[in-house]
Amino acid sequence: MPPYDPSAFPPFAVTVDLVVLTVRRDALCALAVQRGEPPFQGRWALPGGFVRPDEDLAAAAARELVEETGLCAHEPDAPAQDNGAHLEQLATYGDPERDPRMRVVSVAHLALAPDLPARRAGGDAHSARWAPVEALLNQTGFGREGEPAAPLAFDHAKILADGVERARSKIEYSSLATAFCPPEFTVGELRRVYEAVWGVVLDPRNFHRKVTGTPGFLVPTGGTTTRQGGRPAQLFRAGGATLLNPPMLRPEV
Amino acid sequence: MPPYDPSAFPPFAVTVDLVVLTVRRDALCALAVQRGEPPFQGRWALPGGFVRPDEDLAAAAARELVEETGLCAHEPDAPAQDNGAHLEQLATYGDPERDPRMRVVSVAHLALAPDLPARRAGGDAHSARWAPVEALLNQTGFGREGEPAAPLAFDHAKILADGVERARSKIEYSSLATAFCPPEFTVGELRRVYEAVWGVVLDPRNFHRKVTGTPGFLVPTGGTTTRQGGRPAQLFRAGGATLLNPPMLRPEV
DNA sequence: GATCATAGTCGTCTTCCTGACGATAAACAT
DNA sequence: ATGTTTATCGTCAGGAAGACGACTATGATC
Repeated sequence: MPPYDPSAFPPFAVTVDLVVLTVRRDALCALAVQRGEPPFQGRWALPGGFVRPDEDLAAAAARELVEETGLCAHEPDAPAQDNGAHLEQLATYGDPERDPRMRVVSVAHLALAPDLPARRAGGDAHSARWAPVEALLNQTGFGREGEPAAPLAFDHAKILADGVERARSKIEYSSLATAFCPPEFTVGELRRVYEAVWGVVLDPRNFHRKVTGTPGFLVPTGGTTTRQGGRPAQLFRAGGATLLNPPMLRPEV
Repeated sequence: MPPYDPSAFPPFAVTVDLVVLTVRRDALCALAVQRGEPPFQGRWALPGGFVRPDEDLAAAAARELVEETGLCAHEPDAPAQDNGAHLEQLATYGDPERDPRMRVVSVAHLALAPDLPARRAGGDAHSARWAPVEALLNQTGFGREGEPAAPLAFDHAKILADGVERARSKIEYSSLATAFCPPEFTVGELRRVYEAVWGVVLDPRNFHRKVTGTPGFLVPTGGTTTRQGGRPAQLFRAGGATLLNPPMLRPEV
């Protein structure tokens, strides 16, 4: 272990990058911003920024999240009961070549948020937008106007893929899928979250039996809603349970 | 996003710290080193060191692992078939106060290794040693000579606890427990790994049925051994499967 | 107003997995 | 020979999940 000497270690920049996921129109979407300067000028990237001198990593991620979305963050252990988003550390990316300007180590964070009725309440309104993760990850095969036409900047495609995979696996064994839902939601809305994140179709009857039979997962509020059409559905809030045992099972292939 | 300017971002040091776990004498043990200089001089800590200017984070972790143990590392997706250890990124710790000297962001990695017949083959033979994680995490209640008598330096107790928890949960749904075993091992040896890591007692018959019935988990080598006493047991190697589905179930409480 | 489409909710049945535990097998120790 | 230890096979009951039938309560359409 080298002795302590401020000039003995190489200079690193430390940033946080955010994978902010939501479910919009039955598709898993991520927040992307358009870069205004080189490198990768004009390309889409994940939101992020430098960690400040006296700022914890989680605080930096929460600050960036507020700046980009107006959402305030939960810590990972707290159930997403109010309007805030779930925020957790994802992984750290430090390839020496990942930023052509200098050595940048980025601590990526994963945020899960409900689809915001009011978009980007605060912050500098630069060109941030939601895009389906399919479009962001497959630079081919998306023809809709305004969609990103090139791969994400830096190694952000890898970061996004890791974040999506984390979300996909974490909703299996935790109640985290409720972070994608508004404070009150129906079983069907929760099921559509699972279907969008996993990209599968689930049996409504078995899903209903499973989530209502798992203690602490859902708490009925007493109200009902018919916003999805059809027969009115019970409204629920997220219960106190964070770990689901036994877990939700993701269908094969 | 601030413009690029080398003087515009605060100086960070970036290190890697290692949680190296093994199973020795039916106990989960971690590698600890004794600090030779302040701060925390004389206290035990996790092995680690600075990331070099042109070194990837995983490469830095692998280098530290070789220096401390002589083990070479696998990437996370490769099954631990030869003598190398499993190595994966754990989490990043960047509290501004975590190192009193300066701002240090540490990317912790988790390594799982078989109990080494030959200890610390290479590297600087400073005072590195295995200690049961119970002793390292509970600064009270361990009276054996040579055991650490004070909490780990810095935030290393938190890092170690996170690493242990990662290992405990990951052997549930992956074949990672084989990383604690030598290249050839018996079902009973694998069971004792689970028992040591989880701190539980498992039914040998149900365990045997489970692991031999999971396709791709274990591959019989044809040999047998009697090194555990009793009836000779079949020898196995780790199979190609990395994810166990359905997972091993950790007994309640 | 009757009918239809849509979505939600309750049950049933079969299959698979697990935990509990009896029984047998093959080595070594005395 | 007998006991001890560890390994391995088998049986049985209970729980969870997939497949799917049936019924309910809305709004939309004719």
